Formats: sequence, C-alpha cells, structure tokens
Amino acid sequence: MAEHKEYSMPQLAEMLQHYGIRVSAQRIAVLEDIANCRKHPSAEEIYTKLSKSFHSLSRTTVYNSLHTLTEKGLLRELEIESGCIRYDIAHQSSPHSHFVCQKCGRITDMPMPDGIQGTIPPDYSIECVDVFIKGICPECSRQK
Amino acid sequence: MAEHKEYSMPQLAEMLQHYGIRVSAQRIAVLEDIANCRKHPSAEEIYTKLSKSFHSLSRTTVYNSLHTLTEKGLLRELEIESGCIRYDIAHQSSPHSHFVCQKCGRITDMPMPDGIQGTIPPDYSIECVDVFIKGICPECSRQK
DNA sequence: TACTAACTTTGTAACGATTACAAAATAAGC
DNA sequence: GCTTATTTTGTAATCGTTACAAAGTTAGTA
Repeated sequence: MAEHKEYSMPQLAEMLQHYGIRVSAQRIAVLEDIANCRKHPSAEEIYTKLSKSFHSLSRTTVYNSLHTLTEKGLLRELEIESGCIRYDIAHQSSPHSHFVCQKCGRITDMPMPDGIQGTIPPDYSIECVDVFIKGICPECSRQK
Repeated sequence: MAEHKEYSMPQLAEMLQHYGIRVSAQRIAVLEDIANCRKHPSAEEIYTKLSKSFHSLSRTTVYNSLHTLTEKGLLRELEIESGCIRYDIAHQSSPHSHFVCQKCGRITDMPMPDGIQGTIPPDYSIECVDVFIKGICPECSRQK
C-alpha cells in the first residue's frame, strides 16, 4: 500500500545515533532489513536472511539488536500471531493498521481508522493501538 | 465493561453440542472458565486453575480442548502479547475491542470502533478484525 | 599511541509455551 | 455387551526466546 523511501547506510547509521544507539555493523544490518524491505520480519527471518552474507552474525545478536532498537523507540513490536514477534519501524509515517493475508502471510499496511480514542472511556490512558485485520489479499483471492 | 450472563453446566453442554463438539467433563470445565470468568485466560492459566479441583486433568487436554473449540468456532484466539495465546468466546455478543492494561495485565472489552471496513480496499476480503489498545486502566492510574 | 572502562557480540545452555505421539480410558452405535 | 471412533493422559520433542559469561570492540582520555 503505502510508498516509502529506501534508506542508505549513512542514513541508517544516523537514525541509530539520533535515537542514542551505538552504531555497529550488526545493528545497521538489522535495521536495514526492517526499514527497506518493509515486510515486518520476525527475528528468525532476519537472522536467516542476513546470515547468508554476514557469516559471523549470531542469532542472539539479532535478538539483542531488536530489543535495543525497540527499547529506544526506533522499532515497534507487532504481536500479530502468537509464536513470533514481528517488527515495524516506529517513527515512520503516520500510524497504520495491518492487514494479514491468511494464505500467503503477507502483511500490508493500511490506513488507521479514525475515532478509536472515542470508544475508550476518558479515565483509561492510551499508550498504543494495534489494529490487525485478517483475511485474504487480492492476489490470493484471484488464484483460488 | 460489558455485562454478561453466567452459563450453567447444561447450557455449556448444549453449546458444545450445538457446535458439533462431543461433550466431556474436561471440555465443559475449560469452556466454563472462559465463558463465565471472562478474563481471557491463557492455556496455562486455565490448567492451573482447573487442576486444583480436577486432579486428573492433563495440560495436554486443556490444549486439545482449546484447539477443538476454536476449530469449531466456539472460541476465538487473542494474540495480544506474544508468548501465549488468550481465549475469548467467539459467538458472544457483538464484536468488541480489547483494552490491555500494561500494569496489571487485565483485559477489558470495549466497543468496537466503526468504519474499519471502510479503510480496506474492496478487493481485500476480511475474515476478522482485532483491535488491541494498550495503556493504563483507571485503577492502576489512581494508585500510581 | 596506549589504557581504561563501558558496551557489543557471540555461542551455548536454559526456559516456557506449545505440539507430537502412543497407550489407556471413554463414549456411541449397533 | 461388542466394536469402533473419539478423548484423555503423560512424556518427550520442538520452537521462539532469554540468560549468561567469555571474547571482541569502541570511545574517551592520558
């Protein structure tokens, strides 16, 4: 859905610094995968993909990096399906909801519906809102 | 938030039958806990609670029952936080969103915001919508 | 440039939720 | 009551994730 720019390595490094995170090759690689591919990957997917070219990379480092970047507010955890956490860039663009195709598993960003605040009594304080819509994407509907 | 009735054992048994599920003491116990307590418990919570009085109950049976009831459409899985699946009755009342207190962990049903359909292009087919709102509940805000 | 202290990375082991599996128990239809 | 299909049970295995400690790296400073 939403268009988005590609980030170059110096830009990614700058993003890390801007969030008070020490720069390392590993962290840039992890952030790069999430920021540029926009597929909301899980830790395992990131590890599998990156370790092909980054041979010394450890699974634990991927988990560590994801924690650090999430803690500092650069990433956001998506708990769409139990069994693994997926990641999204937090700062990026305006808030959006996520459509999850039940067939191909692809996750597509969608506009966030308005008026969710209004459904919650004012004495509840809201920190974040997740909207997950499950269904079948057009590609999968077509080939069925 | 929402009020709801208590289900008696014969009613629970009838619910199972109505969904084409064979009745057993274990399945009634599991369904009872979810239907009457409305705390959206996890498998482990259900097992811990029920096994106090139902000594022969096995953890696997709880998992099996939850799967069966979910498959037949009586329950619905809530993937609110990764690490464990929580359960809600599916048929019950109108669709609702869930407020999750980040301090006490309690989950409160809230009215579902309108117009979510409208944010999704018509060639996407929608099967279900989950809205999770995270924040602090009034009780926890007060005692802070 | 060398030194120190703080932070990162790495690999292995442990953990917790869930699933696989096979034997024993139970239920339904005849 | 007998046979067959379904459930329950306990144990072992799996999978994502976390804990931990040793080795490596970095930043700041003398």
